[in-house]
Amino acid sequence: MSSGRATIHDVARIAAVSTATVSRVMSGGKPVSAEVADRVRAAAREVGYRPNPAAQTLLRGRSQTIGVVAPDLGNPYFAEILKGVAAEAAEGGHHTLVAGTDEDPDLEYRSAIELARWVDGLLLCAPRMSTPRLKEVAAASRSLVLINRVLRHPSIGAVVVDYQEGVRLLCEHLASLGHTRIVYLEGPPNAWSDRQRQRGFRAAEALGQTVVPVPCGSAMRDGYAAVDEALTHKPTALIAFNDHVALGVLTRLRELGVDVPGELSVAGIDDAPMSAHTNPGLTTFAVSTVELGRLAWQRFSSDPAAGATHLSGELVIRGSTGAAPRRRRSPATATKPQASSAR
Amino acid sequence: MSSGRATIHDVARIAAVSTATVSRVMSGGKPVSAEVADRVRAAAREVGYRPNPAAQTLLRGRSQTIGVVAPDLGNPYFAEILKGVAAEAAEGGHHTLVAGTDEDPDLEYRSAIELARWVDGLLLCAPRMSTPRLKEVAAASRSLVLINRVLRHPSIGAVVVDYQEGVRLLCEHLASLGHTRIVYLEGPPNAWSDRQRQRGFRAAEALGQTVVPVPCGSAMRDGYAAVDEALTHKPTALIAFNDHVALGVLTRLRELGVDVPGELSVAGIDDAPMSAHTNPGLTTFAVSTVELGRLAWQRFSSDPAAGATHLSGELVIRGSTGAAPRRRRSPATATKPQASSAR
DNA sequence: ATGAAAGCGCTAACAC
DNA sequence: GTGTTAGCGCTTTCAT
Repeated sequence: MSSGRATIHDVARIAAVSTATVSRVMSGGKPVSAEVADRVRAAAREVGYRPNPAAQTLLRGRSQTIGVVAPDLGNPYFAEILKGVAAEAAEGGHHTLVAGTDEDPDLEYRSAIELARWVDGLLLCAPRMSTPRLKEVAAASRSLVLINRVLRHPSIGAVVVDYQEGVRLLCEHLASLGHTRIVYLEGPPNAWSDRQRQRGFRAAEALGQTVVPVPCGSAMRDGYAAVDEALTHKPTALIAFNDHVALGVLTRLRELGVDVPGELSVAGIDDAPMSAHTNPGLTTFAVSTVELGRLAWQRFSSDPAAGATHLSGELVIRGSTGAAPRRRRSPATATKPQASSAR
Repeated sequence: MSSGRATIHDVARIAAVSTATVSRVMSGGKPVSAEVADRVRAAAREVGYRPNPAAQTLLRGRSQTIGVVAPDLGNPYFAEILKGVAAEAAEGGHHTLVAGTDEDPDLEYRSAIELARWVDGLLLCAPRMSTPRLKEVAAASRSLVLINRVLRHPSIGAVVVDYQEGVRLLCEHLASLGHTRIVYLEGPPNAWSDRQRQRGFRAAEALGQTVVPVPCGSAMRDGYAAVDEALTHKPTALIAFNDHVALGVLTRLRELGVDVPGELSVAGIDDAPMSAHTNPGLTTFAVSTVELGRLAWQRFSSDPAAGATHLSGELVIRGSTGAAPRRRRSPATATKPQASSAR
């Protein structure tokens, strides 16, 4: 009937049993006579009794709750990870506590430490936090799983997308189309997963492609804003840190009247929902973000610290990449002696 | 130093004081001599003491946590609401517990009831839950705020976007361009906010426009799939339940070779981040979703049940709407005697 | 200003 | 099978 304010004592009184018996009935699987059990359940229903989770947590030492910390909860990438995590966690009888950190490394740390006290395990998308602090967080939390970042540490697990492979696939694809001069629109400075991508480019350079990194970011507006500088490097292809950035790029290119892929091929990473809906469609390295969240939960619920789980993606070729254009105009290809290679 | 496993007793022992004194120091604002306070703080730091939140919750009866329930955490609309809520809540020293409900009304109910026991307040995006159940949730939770749904009830508050107004603005805009026959791509059946939109259309019909409702949904793929049926009604303009749907519509129209806005004007609702980046840009009724989340928190932290807070949006006109085409071909305008008016 | 003690709601020994 | 008791970690009277 009533709300959840009733305590175990109320139920015990009404059913004329001890609180221990009530507890036994509620948790189930305990030896209780059928008759008493019925009486208790009836009483519980009557007063709308639901056990106080704080009391249970205090006693058991576990809250049946996990924490998820991400730089931007509004970003579809993290939103989908969260969706996957929350769904699996609920399946496993766990609640999900979230914290957005506004891309602020300091807030990342403080949120994680704060949540750690509450939860049974922490899932961190913390691309920017320093390694020492990450270890502090590991020490403060019952178990810690990192997303898209690996750290050799006995109590830190990880689930990572193989972005190095992704970049390799993208570069190979572009190479097969004749592209040798590529601009890479970099992600947030110091982001672990950006470094993975950079490694992929290093491999591509070893195969003869030239990759010019241009500082950018992770949002659509960052891509939009970085296009003009990117073009000064006269690439025939451009790879963005992720699909959102690439979407911004396509918009700016359209404004500038640059033909895609005629004059410039564009590729993204992650395969955002919109990427199949642009014109032309965006070539990208597709990753199932919801699956990433799922894996993170599984990792947590099995052996949190057992190294890194790798999630691979696949190349999705759409209309935004095409054959490299022949050099237009003057053969002054290497006009300005700019840094011709990523450092 | 160490992790968060230390208890108040450890600190008390080290500082050679009672646990009561430790508590006084930690909570602050209590009369404690400076010397003792320092000793306690030093001891606390030494063992890395952080109070056990479950114990505090048990004692205080408040968990400093709010719950957010939404149909789809991966949907940018809800993701941004969550972002707004979580940010404000953190500001106010509260944690945020989330639950995604997979668009399932039953899960909506169970999640809400479940979370209610934990949290100090519940924010529900529950467009499909029945009113009686909603009232049950209200009874089970300390305080309840609904997003995009109002319900006359002494203990239920709400924050709603004025979608009726949005539809009105959109229809007026289209009317001024000469559109009299509009298809509306409906949202999820029984969704409260869809009914608000339908009201807006009723007003438009009173002013002489014909609005044909076509069942659709809330996702991009729904819009994509609904286009073919929509076209059978020969509209000159189409308004989608939201921008995501409209984005799917634009894709399908491009495939079909239908010129937008030449042959068909298209408008969305909500102003998703992508909507400024399509070609043509999407005309829409812009709403600040993050702001919506913020308002929800404010409502919770002030007077949760005091009626409804209204958030208004504004018309954003982009390239996807234009002058209505003159009737092509035969003057058999009303060829098939289809339902000429929304019921 | 500080300590002793009670108790928040629940569960797990331990009796019977 | 069921009741009694102790106590999870903390805050808060009530003494002193």
